[in-house]
Amino acid sequence: MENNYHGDLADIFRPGSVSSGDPPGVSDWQYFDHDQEPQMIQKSTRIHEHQDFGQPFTSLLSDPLIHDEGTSIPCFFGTSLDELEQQPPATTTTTRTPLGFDDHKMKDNHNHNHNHNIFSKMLQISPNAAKSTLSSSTNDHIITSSCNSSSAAASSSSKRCLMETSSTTLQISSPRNPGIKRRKSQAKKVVCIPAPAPANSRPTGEVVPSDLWAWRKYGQKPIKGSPYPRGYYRCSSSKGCSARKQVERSRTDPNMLVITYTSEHNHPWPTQRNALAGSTRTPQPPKSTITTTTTTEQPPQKETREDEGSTLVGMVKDELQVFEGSFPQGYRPELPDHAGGGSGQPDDFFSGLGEIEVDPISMLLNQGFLGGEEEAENYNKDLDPFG
DNA sequence: CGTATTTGACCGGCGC
DNA sequence: GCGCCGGTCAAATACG
Repeated sequence: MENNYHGDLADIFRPGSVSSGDPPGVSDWQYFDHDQEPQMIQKSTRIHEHQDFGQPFTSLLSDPLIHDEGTSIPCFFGTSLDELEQQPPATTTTTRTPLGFDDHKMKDNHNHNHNHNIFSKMLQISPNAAKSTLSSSTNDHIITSSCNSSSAAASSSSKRCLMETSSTTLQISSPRNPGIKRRKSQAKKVVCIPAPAPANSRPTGEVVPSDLWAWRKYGQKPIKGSPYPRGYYRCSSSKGCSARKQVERSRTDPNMLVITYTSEHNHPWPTQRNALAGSTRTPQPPKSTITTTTTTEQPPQKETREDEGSTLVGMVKDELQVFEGSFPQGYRPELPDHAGGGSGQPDDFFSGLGEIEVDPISMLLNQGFLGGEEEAENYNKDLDPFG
């Protein structure tokens, strides 16, 4: 297959292909033009030619979840997390173009079918426009945005995800700036996802979303202004891979996880779950009790053991239900036969989820990466935890 | 014993 | 130039 991946931020907005079984209506997604209202394009008009199997993140874009009105996240941005977090929610200034959208807009625009090349709609901001001029510079590609999810997916109330262009800019590699020398100038891909169920939480309350890459934690830092520490992970799937990600809770919405990807994987994404040891290592409670946290920065509302009790089952169920509605047919069979046949054991199954990682990211990746049915089938064989 | 995580120290970018 | 702060390193520790 043609691989048009160039390793630049443009890929963020590249809509990967979606499996043929994609249910209608859930795959519509929005893109934003800095001088237009949020608009919808439908998957059917999107571009399969840009499919990229090497980029899980990219493929996430194709995930129906993005468009599910009940789960208007994850959100994908090219921005720095700081920018993201520091943007006041839903405020509008002359230097920022509000691109907020909500369920109403999604509905209103649902039937709009814009057959544009998504890349042509990417925000391009001159580096000198930092003082807030949006331009269509052809050489300098800077994309900024901000996310605010005023309510989390975990809370089942209305969710919205706002994207805003920002007056502060993040500079992506450009002809004028060959190479990436400055950390803060690195291309970053920011994903907002609902915090996975406590099953994926560490004893400290840290939430560890998994994806198909193997990530090894190499650091954790408290972030000024945020009650939540930021975890630093690097790809351990392949030596020499410079891919990194940062995981932290949104300071504005603890139920949201903000994952910032930096650099790119220089290897194919792993097809063997065994290769994901780093991401699948079962978090073990400390020998002391859970109440002795390693950091005092954890907010009072962080998960406790109680959360892992009956409520956990409920939460996991909720998540799965959300995802179930979005799964293409090709994925569903991966789940035990509790959904279709309703044959018993749902409780057992969901209880068991505490030991396997089923979270939005992996869910997204599971279906989003698989462009072809054959690959999907192979993938299923490899990764099916029940298989 | 190999691998992953934790955590304090260090480095460097960036704002003032 | 200085200090803050984010990001990374690496030794110690934990775990299977």
